[in-house]
Amino acid sequence: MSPDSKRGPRADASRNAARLVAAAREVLAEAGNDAAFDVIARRAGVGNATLYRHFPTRADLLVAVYADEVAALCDRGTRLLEAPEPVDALFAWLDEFTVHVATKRALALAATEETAERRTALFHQWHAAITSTADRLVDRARPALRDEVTALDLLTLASGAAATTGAAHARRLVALLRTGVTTGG
Amino acid sequence: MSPDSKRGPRADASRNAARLVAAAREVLAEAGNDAAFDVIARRAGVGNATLYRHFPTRADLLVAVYADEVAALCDRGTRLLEAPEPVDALFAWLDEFTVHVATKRALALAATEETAERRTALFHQWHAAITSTADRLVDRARPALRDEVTALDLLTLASGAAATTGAAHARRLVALLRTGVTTGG
DNA sequence: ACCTGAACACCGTTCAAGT
DNA sequence: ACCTGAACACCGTTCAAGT
Repeated sequence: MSPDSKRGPRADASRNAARLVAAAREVLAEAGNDAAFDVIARRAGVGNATLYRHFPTRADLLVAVYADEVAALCDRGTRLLEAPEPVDALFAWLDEFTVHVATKRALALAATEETAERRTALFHQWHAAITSTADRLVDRARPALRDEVTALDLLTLASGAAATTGAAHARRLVALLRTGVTTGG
Repeated sequence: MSPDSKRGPRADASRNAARLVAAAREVLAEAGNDAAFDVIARRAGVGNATLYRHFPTRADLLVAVYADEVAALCDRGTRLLEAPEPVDALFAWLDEFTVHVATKRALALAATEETAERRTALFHQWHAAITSTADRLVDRARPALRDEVTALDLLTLASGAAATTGAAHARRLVALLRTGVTTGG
């Protein structure tokens, strides 16, 4: 075993990663979600190749930029597991999810664009957090849901609508889904 | 009035347009929906700027390439207006629409990407053909549909799912929508 | 082990010059 | 009126050289 093999990243490396994320957040807000990598790297004060190594794909960078927001969304889901009405809780969360996706349209599309091989650890982490939150909410609401409906179905319909149309219309569609997937009782 | 003002396009112009569409169809099939414009122009034997003038935006070119297929889809919708069961007819058409969108993912996304100003006559024609077909099918099925559901809602949910996930999953979701949006009777 | 920035390749877009 | 193809600009990606 070489002496360094179990150490974390070098100090400058992790500092650069943090700078890149901060710079990306700024630039994306200013110039839109398809801002050039060069601009972000320059803003962070690092070489462009450094950006590319830390975040090999655009989706990775977006995941990193929105990590806090995603964590908050998943926390909110966990708290909603304690809410009195399971179906209310599920759709309240789906509504928030829809708004989230609508403003991160680029990330949602990047997610479906990425060919399977190119998917990254960072990317998987993000995906797993969202799906596990949805799964738990759906499990709890299960008695009031139609049998065939899965958590993945709801996520796909909501994010598809959110990525395709505006936030307002997407939210309306999610509300419309609710009466569609719940059972009569 | 100048002598030419009411004539059609020059012979070489319309011949070039036809060649470009044919070349685009080939190249897109070979190299995927994001094939380079230069390649298509070279295949057609025309200058790249000629391609760009005939089809200012990528969506325009895709609309032209798939024009026949879209026409067939709308014809099918019109014929389904004669089918005995209005709801069956509507969802049979939505299913075909879903398959169509799933294989033309690039076009669906281009449609939502295009900023309003850049939308072209050709693009509008395409959009209008689809929505008017859906409208007529929904009108006929209206008595069996929940009041709040519009044709646009169904198109958005179906195309959102189709563009986001695979064709198979999207079709499942459309089938799932059916029991959601129809009334008990 | 990580960083740098220049170099490369690719592609959309425009434009002056042709017919 | 329409076409041509070269020129321009931009940007993702890679790589040899540094520390």
